[in-house]
Amino acid sequence: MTSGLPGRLLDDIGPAIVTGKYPPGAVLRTEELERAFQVSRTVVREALRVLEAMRLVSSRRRVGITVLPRVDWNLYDPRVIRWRLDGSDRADQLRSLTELRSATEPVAAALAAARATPEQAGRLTELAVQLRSTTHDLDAFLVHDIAFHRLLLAASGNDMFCQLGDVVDAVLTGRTQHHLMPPRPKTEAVRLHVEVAEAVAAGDSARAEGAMRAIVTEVMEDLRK
Amino acid sequence: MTSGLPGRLLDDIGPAIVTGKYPPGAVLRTEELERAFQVSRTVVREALRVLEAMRLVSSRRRVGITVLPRVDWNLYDPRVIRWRLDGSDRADQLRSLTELRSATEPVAAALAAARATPEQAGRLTELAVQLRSTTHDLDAFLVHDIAFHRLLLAASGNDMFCQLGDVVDAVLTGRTQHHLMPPRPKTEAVRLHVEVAEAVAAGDSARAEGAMRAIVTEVMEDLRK
DNA sequence: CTCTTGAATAAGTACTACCTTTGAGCTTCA
DNA sequence: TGAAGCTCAAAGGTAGTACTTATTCAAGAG
Repeated sequence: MTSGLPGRLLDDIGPAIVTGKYPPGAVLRTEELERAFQVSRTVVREALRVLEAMRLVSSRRRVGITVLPRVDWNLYDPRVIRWRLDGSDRADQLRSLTELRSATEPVAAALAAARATPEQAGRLTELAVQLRSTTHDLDAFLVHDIAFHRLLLAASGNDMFCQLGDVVDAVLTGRTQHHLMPPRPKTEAVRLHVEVAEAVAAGDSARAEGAMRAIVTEVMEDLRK
Repeated sequence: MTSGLPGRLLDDIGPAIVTGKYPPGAVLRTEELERAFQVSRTVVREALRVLEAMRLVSSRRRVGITVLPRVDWNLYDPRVIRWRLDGSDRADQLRSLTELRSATEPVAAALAAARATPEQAGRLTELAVQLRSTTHDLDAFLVHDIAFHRLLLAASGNDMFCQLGDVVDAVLTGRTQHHLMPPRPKTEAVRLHVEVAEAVAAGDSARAEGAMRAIVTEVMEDLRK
């Protein structure tokens, strides 16, 4: 995937840390990594600097590179999210992210109702309609579902919400891949998406928030099983 | 603050990008930076790799280092948050973060009611009481307020919420520093904090969520003025 | 026997010089 | 005109060297 050497190193070490192969407190040394991966010091250090930026490790003189405990990690870094989802605590991670979704999306919907441009509102309605017409094809459904939620977050006019689009993408993709979805999307869920779109178009914050809250509580209940 | 040279470079370039001094599309070249900051290439490249990890820039051969548009930035990186708050769009950023809080904290409170350990619940109550007894001293109040919200997020048992403690910290600190707080905390707000703590201790998710929602809607309204 | 001092040393930090690779843009030629 | 190929600037990567600091541990003082 990543082209450069530091990137490749990162893709080796990062997941190893996140999955606990290098547990917190473990110490790496640049020289070891140089030999282990047959790369020069420059490459090792550049990779390390990135891991440090993600707060996965901390580098100290005379000690080495120490793996930090999980509480320090930048859990919102897209790569960390990906690595955790690919790793062993996938289920746990999916739960965390779903809870995050369930908190943010209703509020984002309310804001979108107040701030969405007519174009955004129109496109949102289109996507909701497409959702309804692709309940038979899970893959196509997923694409539209992701587009719908991404657009909604963008329409909220809040940078921070907008960025969570990747999280939603990961969650939706993840739960379809691991068959945590019902084989056919529930008609009630689809109806609620349409309602969200309508409410946003009508500028009705309360209704948009309510409908979205209904969607995410349903998702949360599905997950509990 | 930061000790190493790459770190210092970062603290120069990062804020410059975030505040728009280097606008999206602008091109930096390693050699220029070397000369401008009187450091070696190694240092420049390490700093650049970190900026790249934050998705503030993208480095391409034969082109140089291009500043990316804001939509690409990792807005959840603590440093990016700090730089934006120190920069020109402080007010805008504070609004975004407050909206994020208003979305997450009520849900975190509900989860905390279900998952908090007795110790956490006890400590939460303590902090609420301390809040009540320090309404006369804004600084002391701030310290307890931050501790209260951080603990609540931690007690939610969700990594992603827990990490937002820094955001809450930044928001609360920011609004006191910029005098967006009433000179004396409202007694109603304090009462609600106590109610949240009680509800968490009692395991009453709905009440905890409701009380927290009341707190954040109040905050949002204060901000609108 | 404890506490301070200071030397040894290990590991990250930083600089330099040199080579390789890639891709944007120009040139050439069918 | 447009596709193939050339050029060269800028990033990518390697190797070697020197520096800086924490840690560690032992010697000496109180």
